[in-house]
Amino acid sequence: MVRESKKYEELRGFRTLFPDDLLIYKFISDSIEDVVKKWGYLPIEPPSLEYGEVLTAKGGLSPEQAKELFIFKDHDDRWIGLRFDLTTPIARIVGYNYESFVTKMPLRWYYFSKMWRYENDPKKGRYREFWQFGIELIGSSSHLADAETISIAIKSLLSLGFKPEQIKIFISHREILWGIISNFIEDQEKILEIIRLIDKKDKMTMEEIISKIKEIDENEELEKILSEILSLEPMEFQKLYDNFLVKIKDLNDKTKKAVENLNDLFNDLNIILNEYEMSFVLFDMSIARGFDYYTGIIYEVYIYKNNKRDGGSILGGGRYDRLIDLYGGLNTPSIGFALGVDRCVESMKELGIKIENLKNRPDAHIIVDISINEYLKSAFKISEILRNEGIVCTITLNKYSSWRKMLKSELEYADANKIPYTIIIDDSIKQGKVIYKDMNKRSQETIFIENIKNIFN
RNA sequence: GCCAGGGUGGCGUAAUUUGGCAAGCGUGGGGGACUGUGGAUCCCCAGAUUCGGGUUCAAAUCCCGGCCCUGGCACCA
Repeated sequence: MVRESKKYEELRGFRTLFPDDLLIYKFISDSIEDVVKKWGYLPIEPPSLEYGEVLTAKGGLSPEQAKELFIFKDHDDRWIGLRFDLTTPIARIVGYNYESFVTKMPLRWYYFSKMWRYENDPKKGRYREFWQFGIELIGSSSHLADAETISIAIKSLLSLGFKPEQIKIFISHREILWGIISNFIEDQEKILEIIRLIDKKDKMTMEEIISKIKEIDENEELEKILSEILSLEPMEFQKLYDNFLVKIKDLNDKTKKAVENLNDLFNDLNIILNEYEMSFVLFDMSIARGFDYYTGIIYEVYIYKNNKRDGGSILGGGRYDRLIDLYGGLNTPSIGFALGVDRCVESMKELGIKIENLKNRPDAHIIVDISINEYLKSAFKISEILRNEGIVCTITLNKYSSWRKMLKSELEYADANKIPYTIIIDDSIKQGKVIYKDMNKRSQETIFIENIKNIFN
């Protein structure tokens, strides 16, 4: 075989999903779709490309995140970019057509789509082109809306086959940390820096973090509170409330409102979720999340293997009450989450979660000498009988110089594609019979055509 | 972006330590034999040192750089 010597690679961070991969993606999307549909969510697919300003100026991106945009000039010299999430385009769409949606709110939408980010170091579970399944609940500020999305997130993951002990959802509130720190510091940049440091508590020791915080701002009282926050493990709400929230809730209006909000959410979750689902829920003050558009409740899901955290978060969400306003909507508080499907697939493989009914091959292959018209006619008749029964089958396409070659080649085809049964059409078709072959047992028998469908049940 | 380790036919690998025969093997591919119970077996064929430069009589092997991959850090949506 002579080939061009140059090989054309795929773009860094991009990859091909082959049938076996894509069937898993399809399973994930079907399973979660089943869940969200029952809650009244409807599908949406915004365009892949947006004007640059939609993504940069208003997308709630920090400067570092803006660097990770796929953005370029088109033939008309306009800046356009690939979407990095769907919350932003959806917010734009709602803002743009605001009047037409008002009476329908709250909108319940879901999506399963590709996103693009120019990751500087793509690797496993982190691609430049990746898939998300997400929902958006647009136009409600109710804590019940928060609880609804969290409930759906849990049910979605369960529907994929994750076991309860493998799922943990960590809930926090943007305004609590912000409220506390803003009591001591006014500079917004500094507050953000400190929040990012707190988010690192898994990776740095408390001393390191505190000393870095001191570099930003020296304040004994703040330091005391922050050390306390850093020593808080993720825990049940009541415990967090008694140990910590009760102490800081009256610091200022912001923290007070946030604590009340979190309390309401907890009560809702207690009502919506059963005891078993409630056991996945923990409250963790150090969850920060990157997007600047988040405003209130935020949450992340991590997968656990043998009680140890396995990789980064696979699902994240939160409230973005002011994002749609930026695109022309009025006061449209909303919340949503997105599941990183690629990471989800990695986790499922890692945990050995098997997908039942994952069908990646036909049930039967009909082998026939296509140069004999009456054989071919019979083959198609049989294929139609099988397909009407929901049995997936393929038929010989090629002409062979001999019967032996045909059998060799066609049986190899069935073998290579793991097709479990073959049906061979030969002279006995004149008696209304065909050869039915079990490829695994390597056994065969001659049966009447009418009996074929019974064999497949 | 930083550090470490890698990259040999389509795929999986041997040879790299110690530079030196024609880069070996398996699988997959093409062709053929066995001439209608066959997916077996046998024979033949094609096919690779990631790319660019350097050292050397000689480079898959040593050196430098690019690209890509895998870990770890950083960043993370």
